[in-house]
Amino acid sequence: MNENIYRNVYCGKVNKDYIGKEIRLAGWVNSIRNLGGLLFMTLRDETGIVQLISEEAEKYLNINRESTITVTGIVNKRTDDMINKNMATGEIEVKIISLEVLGECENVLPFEIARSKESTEDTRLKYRYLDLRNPEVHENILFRSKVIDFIRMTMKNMEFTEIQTPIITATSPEGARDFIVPSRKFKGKFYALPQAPQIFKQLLMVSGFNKYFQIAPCFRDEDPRSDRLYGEFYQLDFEMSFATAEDVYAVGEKVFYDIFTTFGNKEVSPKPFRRIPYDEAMLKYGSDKPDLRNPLEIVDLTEILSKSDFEPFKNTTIRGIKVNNIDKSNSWYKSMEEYVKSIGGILGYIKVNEDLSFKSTLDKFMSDDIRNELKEKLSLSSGNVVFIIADKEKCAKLMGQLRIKLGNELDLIDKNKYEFCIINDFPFFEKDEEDGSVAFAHNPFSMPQGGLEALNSDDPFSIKAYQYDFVCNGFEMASGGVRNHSREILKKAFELAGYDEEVVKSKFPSLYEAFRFGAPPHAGMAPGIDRILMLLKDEENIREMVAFPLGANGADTMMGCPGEVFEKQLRETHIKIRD
RNA sequence: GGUUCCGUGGUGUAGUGGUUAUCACGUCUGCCUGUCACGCAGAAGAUCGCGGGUUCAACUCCCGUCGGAACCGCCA
Repeated sequence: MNENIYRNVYCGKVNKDYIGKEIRLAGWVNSIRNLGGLLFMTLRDETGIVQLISEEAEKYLNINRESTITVTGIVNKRTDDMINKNMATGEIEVKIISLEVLGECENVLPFEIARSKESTEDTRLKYRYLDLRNPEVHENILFRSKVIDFIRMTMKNMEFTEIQTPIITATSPEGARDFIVPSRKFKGKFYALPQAPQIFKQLLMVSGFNKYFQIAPCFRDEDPRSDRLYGEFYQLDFEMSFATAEDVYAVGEKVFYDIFTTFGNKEVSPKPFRRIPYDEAMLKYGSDKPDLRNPLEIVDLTEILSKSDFEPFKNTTIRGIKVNNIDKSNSWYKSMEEYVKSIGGILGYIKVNEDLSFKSTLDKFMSDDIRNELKEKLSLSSGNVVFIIADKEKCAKLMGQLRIKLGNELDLIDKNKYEFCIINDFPFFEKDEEDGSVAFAHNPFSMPQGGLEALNSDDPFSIKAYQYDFVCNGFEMASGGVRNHSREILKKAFELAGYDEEVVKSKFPSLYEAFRFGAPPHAGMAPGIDRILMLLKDEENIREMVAFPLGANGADTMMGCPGEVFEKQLRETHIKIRD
């Protein structure tokens, strides 16, 4: 370090080499132990903690914990019986020659620094700068910096060019709710913060940049979750020209594999990651972001069980999960029924007896044929339990939630693994929930598989998109696709979704224009950086990985935001607040 | 927008109708020269989120309200 008037060595770096030397330290007073005439103090900076000692305790009675000080002192070796093995600097201590308080700390802190994580998030975020003094909390932000350095290096080694795209830009008609910014110069018009640099990166491909990436802030005004930040978050956004989905997979696999093997402390699933088509994922896991650490798989039983006499099994979708052996009480089964009820389904189950007969309220509706077909389909053996849900509309999703619940309840998840997979072949269109019309399932910019020809086919809902997600342990880690770079196909796709050419022109003027002038085929994706960090650190709340996150309610009590603005600002931006 | 859970000294908590509202950490005072989660003795600090109701009596039960959190919706 460069020495200055405050310090010439960091607290955590004082070691035996300094014994006998006079040094200068600066930091926060971590603790004070006054034994009467003898006083111990520990001093903390980002590198660690070192113990100070003085035999003139009376000189330092007015110093409070968490004040900043600079200290000159002599490094003394501790005698063997005084060594603190729990401390990196435990073999030495610094005898104070002089001490100056630089920034006084008022007494009674909002919470104890070392135990800030026990406080409510509300209070922690209001005093986030104190929370961040907690070495445990602090470490996450240092870690974030290191991972982002590593990501940059990895991308640059693969010949990606880092390019910044605008933060003040246009609203996007599809997708999440925008944050909008009123224009002063153009009355009644608005900028918006980008939900993602999607259009810009595609335009960069048209510009001839071969491989682009960016650690990109993205802004979305959608309600948060514990794994989803409100307001702003960061993506490793990248795009490649003249590229296929496999080219993107290879980059994604390298990035994820290298990050998680370098910074994670768990076994990472080997490359190449498993590819699972969307339809298969929805059937087997009831989710497009399956947790593959969970060994349970969903099996479709519609064909077999619809033959039973049970009225609710008629004309519906029926699926089951087989579990090997469960040692649970009746009240546990009851609680599982309650759980399924709470998510909007009805749970049935079959216990397989030793003689392979069934113990189930459903048994009386079954013929021997049905029983045998079930035994064969599920390879049933003594002690198995089959959980069954029938639901015409949302069987897959309900089973997916049940699969997760069972995995947790029965402790089937191997917590020491990162299980990656790639979900691909997402449907291009889906039925609009309200009117059943054709709507884009994911991203109107992705290329339909089969191109123009497929779009001309009879059943738009059968068309798959070159659209894929990277998934790890049940979290969506990245989303991407091969983009549509053809005006004709774009026009046709929007036409099927009920928009004519004028709409495309007005909604996406830049791309629509740009694609007239020779666009390269291109593909890319965008891993979520905050979520990567959250998994690496095993944090349950993604806000732990951000220095100054907005709270879960979208407000920042530390900054007083959102807040009111001056009347002048409203006037200049032509805004009138409605009652 | 919906569902569920939670609001008690600075912080974290105990408290299922009658308590001097519990305990720990922190704060303050005194004692203490080898502590390192220092120790010992003492003290201060709480309109139990807010409003209403039930009751002889409410931190406790009911209604409302405000605030917080998780989940669902939403997140192309």
